[in-house]
Amino acid sequence: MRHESVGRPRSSSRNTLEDAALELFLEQGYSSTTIEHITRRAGVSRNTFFNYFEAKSDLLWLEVDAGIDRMAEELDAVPLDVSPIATLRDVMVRVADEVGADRVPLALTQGEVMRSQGEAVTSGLTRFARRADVLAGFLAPRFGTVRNDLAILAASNALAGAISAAWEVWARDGISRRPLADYVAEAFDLVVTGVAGSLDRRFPRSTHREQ
Amino acid sequence: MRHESVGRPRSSSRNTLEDAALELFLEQGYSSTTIEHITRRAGVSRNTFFNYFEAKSDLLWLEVDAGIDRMAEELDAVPLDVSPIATLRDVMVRVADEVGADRVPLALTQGEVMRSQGEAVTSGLTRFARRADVLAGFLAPRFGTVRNDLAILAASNALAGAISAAWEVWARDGISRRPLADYVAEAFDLVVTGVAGSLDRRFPRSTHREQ
DNA sequence: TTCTATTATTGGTCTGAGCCCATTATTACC
DNA sequence: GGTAATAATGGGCTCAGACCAATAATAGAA
Repeated sequence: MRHESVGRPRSSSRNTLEDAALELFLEQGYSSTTIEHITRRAGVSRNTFFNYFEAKSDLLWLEVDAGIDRMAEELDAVPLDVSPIATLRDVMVRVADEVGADRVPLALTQGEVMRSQGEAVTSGLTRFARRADVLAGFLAPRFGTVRNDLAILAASNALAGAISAAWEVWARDGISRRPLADYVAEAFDLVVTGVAGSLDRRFPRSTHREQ
Repeated sequence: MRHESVGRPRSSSRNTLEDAALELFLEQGYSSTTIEHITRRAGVSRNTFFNYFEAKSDLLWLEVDAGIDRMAEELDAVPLDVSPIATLRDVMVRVADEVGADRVPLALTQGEVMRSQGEAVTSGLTRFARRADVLAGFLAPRFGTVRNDLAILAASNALAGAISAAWEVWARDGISRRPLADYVAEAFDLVVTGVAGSLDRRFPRSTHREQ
């Protein structure tokens, strides 16, 4: 279990900025914290912020971003001739397994952020897009096609969506939550084996079948 | 085939703005067109823009937004006791069928926008989120659960992702594209019947099976 | 037609994100 | 100690998006 970018001082400024931002977001909320506030507390200049982050909202998704990076690395190392779907599941569960119970993205805990429906949602979806992109890059060659193929794109988007749902529900389940890997596995399997069957199996006595 | 909000003058200002924006985007690209440019050409004040749109990027997704609105309406009218997945498919295909071959969202045709990876992506994903939300609201009660359930969220996200893929590939296929409904049906079925089986069926001699 | 209530449009102003570029510090390496 | 690469900064700029109060326009009742 290698923690790629955890513990190691990627950069002192970067960590300082993350810490300052965390404090400020908790103190006064996300939207009323400006980048200048953050850099001032971190003791650096405003411009330095943009040496480490592309956007303020990056700070809300540090854990997710790290997870996607890890996923991309692991997938890169997978040989071409193994079963892609099974491998994908392994990798996703393994990466999720490295995420500690306390490493919840701020975006999913800060009530204000979640309710605002604005920047948080869109910034979160940026992660979805990146994940989908990584998945398409992994799947396409393994099914002997290109990443623009409808089937590949649909599958990648669907899987990325499922993983997003896993993170979201995991975060919302609060302190009593099970490990993220459980949620990821469940969501992944649902999409891989088919939404129709999965839902029917999971909710066998649902309304539409009783009529 | 009712075109909900086409042809009827929703508002003259609104249509004028849409037209002006289309012209300007084609002339000088999206990012170098400011809201002020648009309103000036439309002959209204800058503030009027925000009476009709929440963001500049709304103009890139008019057709998709209309499609989601239609979908939401249709789903609202569906009784609780019919098969939800089959109904969903019907509705999605029907709504897609109303989209003319020329009604491609600007976001998906403007090369500049697609390549920028910035605002366009995130604004597109806002649509994804709305669609997923509508789907969750439809599915949850029909499977006797709440919209926060992992299975419901994962399924909704997965389906929304598949539909996004369908729009994207449809747009990219250019003038020779088949009707959007074809793409939607294919992507939808892929997720409903399962990614694993669908990909294997579609790419039967793929690399990992030859080894 | 005139008055009125509602809705659309506008002017003015403000914050803050994100970008750019040139300059200065810092660090690492020889 | 000197040099080259990298990190940090200063300063300035554009523009989206928000807010609010004021003014038109319009529809509807009388």
